[in-house]
Amino acid sequence: MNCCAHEEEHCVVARLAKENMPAEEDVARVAAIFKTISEPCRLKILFALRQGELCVLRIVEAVGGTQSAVSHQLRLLRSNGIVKGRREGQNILYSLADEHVVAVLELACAHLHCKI
Amino acid sequence: MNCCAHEEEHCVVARLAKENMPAEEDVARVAAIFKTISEPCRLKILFALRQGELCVLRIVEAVGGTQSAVSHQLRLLRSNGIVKGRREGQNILYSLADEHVVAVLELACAHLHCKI
DNA sequence: TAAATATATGAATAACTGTTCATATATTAG
DNA sequence: CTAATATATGAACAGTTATTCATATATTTA
Repeated sequence: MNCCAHEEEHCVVARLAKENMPAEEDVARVAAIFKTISEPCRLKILFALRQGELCVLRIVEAVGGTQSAVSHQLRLLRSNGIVKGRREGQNILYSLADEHVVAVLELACAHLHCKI
Repeated sequence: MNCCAHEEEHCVVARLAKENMPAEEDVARVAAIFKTISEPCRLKILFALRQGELCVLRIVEAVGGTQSAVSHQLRLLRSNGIVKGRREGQNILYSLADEHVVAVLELACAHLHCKI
């Protein structure tokens, strides 16, 4: 009949899993965050911005690739609220949107047992 | 000549960004982690497993979708070290690989100002 | 051993994503 | 105003990925 008929605890866990499943919309928002920070080029941008504000050309120097590619990635990072930018003269200075960004990176590194 | 000739601090940041850029391989590993947890179906699996160990059919009930699709996603989660599974009779009981997983989810939610 | 249950997987297709190229916009300098 | 510099963006192509369908494997029960 069911896969844990004799395992009371599993049934409780299964019930809780269903009851506490976040709304589809919230799942999508969280997924979008992780998707945004899951591409190597975008991750490198975040690692660069750990050091502070940088204009686009400096970011290009730090992460490699073309100006166009980096600019496309910056747009994604910005529209997903991971980084923010402010204009200063000819430059747009980018920085991390909030302290959670670095914290998430550090947790991922801890999970991988790598020091970054 | 360069975009921040008169902004000493930006030059320092730019230098640090280059010096402290993680190795390509480490960036790829971190990216793989985030990519793995960036799909709605896989995220739902993680939210379900917050409650404890669950067999595949229970996970399917909690997250929706077909058994096949969930099984494919579980394989990705497992091969990327996000969840682990142990056989108990006919069932494979899945659970989160370590405490970092929940911590990362909670940070993402904090970033989004949503309580999950 | 045969049937039932639980889980996994290969192949194929459809959808998505990153990069490139060309070009556009915005700001400053001359 | 014109040229130079910095940044952004649309379109197209190539590569990747999630889902479905059919089927395979593993375990337990009869």
